[in-house]
Amino acid sequence: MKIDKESPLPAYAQLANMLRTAISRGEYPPGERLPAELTLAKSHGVSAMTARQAINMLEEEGLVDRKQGKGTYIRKIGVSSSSFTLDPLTNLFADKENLSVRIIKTAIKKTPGPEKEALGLLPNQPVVLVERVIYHCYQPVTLHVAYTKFDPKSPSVESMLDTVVLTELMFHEGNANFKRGVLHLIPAQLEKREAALLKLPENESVFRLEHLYYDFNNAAAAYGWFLVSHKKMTLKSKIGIWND
Amino acid sequence: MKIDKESPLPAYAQLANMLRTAISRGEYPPGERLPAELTLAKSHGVSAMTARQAINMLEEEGLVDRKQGKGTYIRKIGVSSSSFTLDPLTNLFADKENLSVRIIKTAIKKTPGPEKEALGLLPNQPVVLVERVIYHCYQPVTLHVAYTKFDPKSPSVESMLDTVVLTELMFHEGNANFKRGVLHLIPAQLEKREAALLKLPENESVFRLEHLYYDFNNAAAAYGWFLVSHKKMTLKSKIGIWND
DNA sequence: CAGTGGTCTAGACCACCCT
DNA sequence: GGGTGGTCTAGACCACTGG
Repeated sequence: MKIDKESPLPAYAQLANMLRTAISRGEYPPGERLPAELTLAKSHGVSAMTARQAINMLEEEGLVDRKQGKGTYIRKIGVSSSSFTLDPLTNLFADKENLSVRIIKTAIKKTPGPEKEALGLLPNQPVVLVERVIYHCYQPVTLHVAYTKFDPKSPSVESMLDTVVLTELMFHEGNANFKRGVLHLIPAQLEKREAALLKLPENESVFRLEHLYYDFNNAAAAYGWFLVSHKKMTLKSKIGIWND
Repeated sequence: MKIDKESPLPAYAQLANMLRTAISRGEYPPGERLPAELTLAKSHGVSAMTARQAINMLEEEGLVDRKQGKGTYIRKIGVSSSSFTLDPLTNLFADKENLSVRIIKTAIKKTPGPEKEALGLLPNQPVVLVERVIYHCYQPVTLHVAYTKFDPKSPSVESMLDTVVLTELMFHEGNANFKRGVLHLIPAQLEKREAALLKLPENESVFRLEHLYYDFNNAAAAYGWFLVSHKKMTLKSKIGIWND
């Protein structure tokens, strides 16, 4: 197995593949050390930086651990080093052709509630509330409840709802933008009303994805959550070697 | 703001910080293009590779998007590009001082069940079942149910339970090792018995973390799940710029 | 075509670890 | 001290994008 410098596949990727295969075959068992970067570079006829880049790939894949001054070690796998992405939801939102939205409720809410605290408001300050169901291929996918500050400078409530809360959060368009945000993933059960909107059984276990976004003034600007069935949003994480 | 070559902080990290701050101030708004790598390198007195490495950091943080031949663009944030890690659980398992385990049940199960399919067995082939509660500081954290093949070559059921299922999956020790695995995160509700074991209310919403691990022969070797309260395993994801 | 990111080299020096 | 990973340079050429 040699590195083909004519190949469209970069040298570092080829080397990474070779190492991955070797690990997968058990030639470098978990816990063992990989040859030094310089050794690998020389034995495969590439420069040190290139060998390093190959190992970078393996490191990003979670396959190896670097220890300065010691070496690069093959990681043992376990219930860790795994991460779950929201790609299923993202992909769904990206398929705009088959998306539709139904507004369930809009309101200016002046009574106290947990959203006031999240947005850094006093209990009696008004917030804009919008609830909507998002459909994909005419099937309900998620119920989105969102709160934003009621800002008199905004042209209208409607534009705020559309521009800030929906478009920005979900489709990466528009002018206003958020600087940062934090998401929480929580298991939950559907209440009767929610279940009806999503056409799911009452008490169904779902994900509740809470979001809190901040604007460029570092002020909390959008708080709310998505309720999604785990059947519409499978959270899967592969660890170890899968590319044989 | 200049790069201090005497600083213990690497030049690429300093440059990344400067760019991050500039983005955070709105000097490069979302959707806009960052200066070219060569431009940045020259204007900050570093080599192209170093500037590139700085931008690599921002890319890994999900702050920018590279487009070959076009440029590097500041990303707009939304309900995507975020990932949830199991660090809370991992950290807990790493604190061995305060951990204890109580075996609830062990058995050789010969009746059909979903675990047979997961492990690639016939409905009447025997599997080893072990259920245990893991405690941290004497508080129950998770109920772990795991199935493995009943392998007559193994020295004993007990060693298998201890070596393969528990130690390997959770604490990264021992000799046997898995090559790869897949995890599923699912919302669930506690049944009466489970709730009692975890000292939680019945019907509490929890995470069900399913695992299926494969050995180096590519055979499914360990199937099961952890039930964990979301209070013990907060899944949080920060997106955008947080390091001001 | 010029501008941009992507890959690659052949060195160099440093920080860390172990014996 | 010798081996290891971590950073850095000053070039080079390629692949892709857009006018």
